[in-house]
Amino acid sequence: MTTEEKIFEAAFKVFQNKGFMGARMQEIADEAGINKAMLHYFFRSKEKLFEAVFMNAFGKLAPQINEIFNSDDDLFEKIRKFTASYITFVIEYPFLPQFIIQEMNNNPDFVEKFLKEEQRPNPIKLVKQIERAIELGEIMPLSPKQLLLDIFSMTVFPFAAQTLVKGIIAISDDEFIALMEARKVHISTQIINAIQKG
Amino acid sequence: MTTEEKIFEAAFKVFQNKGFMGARMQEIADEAGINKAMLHYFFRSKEKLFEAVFMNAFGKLAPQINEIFNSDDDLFEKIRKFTASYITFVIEYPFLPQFIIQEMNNNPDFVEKFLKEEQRPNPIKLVKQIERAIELGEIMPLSPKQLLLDIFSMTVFPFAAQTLVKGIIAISDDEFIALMEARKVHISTQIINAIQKG
DNA sequence: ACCTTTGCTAACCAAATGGTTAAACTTAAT
DNA sequence: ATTAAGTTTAACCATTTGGTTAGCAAAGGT
Repeated sequence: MTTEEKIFEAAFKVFQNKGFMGARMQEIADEAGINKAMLHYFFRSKEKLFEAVFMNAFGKLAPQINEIFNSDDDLFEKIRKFTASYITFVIEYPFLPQFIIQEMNNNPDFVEKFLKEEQRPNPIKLVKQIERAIELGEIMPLSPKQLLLDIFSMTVFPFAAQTLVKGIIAISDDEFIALMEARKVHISTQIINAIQKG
Repeated sequence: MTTEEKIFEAAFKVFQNKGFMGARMQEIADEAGINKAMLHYFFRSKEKLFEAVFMNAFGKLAPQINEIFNSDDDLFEKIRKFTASYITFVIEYPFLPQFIIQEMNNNPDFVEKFLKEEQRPNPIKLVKQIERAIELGEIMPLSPKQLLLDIFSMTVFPFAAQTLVKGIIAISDDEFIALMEARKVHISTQIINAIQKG
């Protein structure tokens, strides 16, 4: 593994745990087992290093989401696939959602920067699909945006608010993962039950 | 308004915007329009000041939640009341959820500190109520914890991930509030549709 | 009038932090 | 073997940061 990769991985870890403000360049260097000056040698500044890490993190999630948004599956199938595959993915990177959400909240200007990108998750196809399903009478009439929010909320929230959730419903890390595994089918079942006609 | 109150409000504002790590004592002092030494005069340290602010923030939310958890209402009524009153409350303090979630995630040890408190939201009564409703055949069989998570997710997530949500579904602050207003009844409708039998 | 307490300020301090520099080491091409 | 480029280190720097101190001013009790 090259020094640059070591730095990147260390930075990923530290930024995820402490956030941009909480992260210390020295800690990243220690974590990578190299001299602090190397951080600046490979990535000019803390901002630049963070940007690299953040973009990479977001770049992992975005295609996951986009693939579902834009697939040709039937609406129900899409919902089933999305919740399942998203949770599978996030169980591997449990801190990605809270990391992304936190940094976006702390730096709203930063948001625009990558919302212009090609990779940017764009739900318009899914929204149209929902509208069509309503017209066809396949599902109850509702606001597509609300439905989108429902799906995202149920899927992402438990990871974003991990510590709070574990604390309030009083479960261990292992129990949390088990709960999330079960959630893969629970969420789509709930949502489809709610919107399905008849 | 006393100096202490001025400090507290300024701290509340700054901590909420920047988080514990991002907040600067000088900025709090400036915001309060007083000398930095006064912060330490009234609240020994940054940690203590933060703790005061955080506990106050959490203390605002907890009773809201607990009241619903422990009321004697029927399950469906409880769900309706909770989503509506929680959203009403949070629209007034839109940054409270993300603040609490962020600081808990960044400082998991801190969690235990107040999860011992009397005020601590405790869902066991509601969980039993859900179990009973299942036994009575009023709702479909499901895991009470999942249902709890569903309710919380749908209610809290849009506020916790505010910046991301506004960015992805491309809406303004005003539209966001309107969407949340509509959500007061949307959420309970969806959930009740999903779990109700027949 | 005198003293004690409380609120407040300006100046100061030590530690931490992001960043730089100059020199040394490594590698591979000439 | 020499050179040139890239890599790595230790020491250093300027600034920021949380926190302290000594002294002033006002208020209130005696």
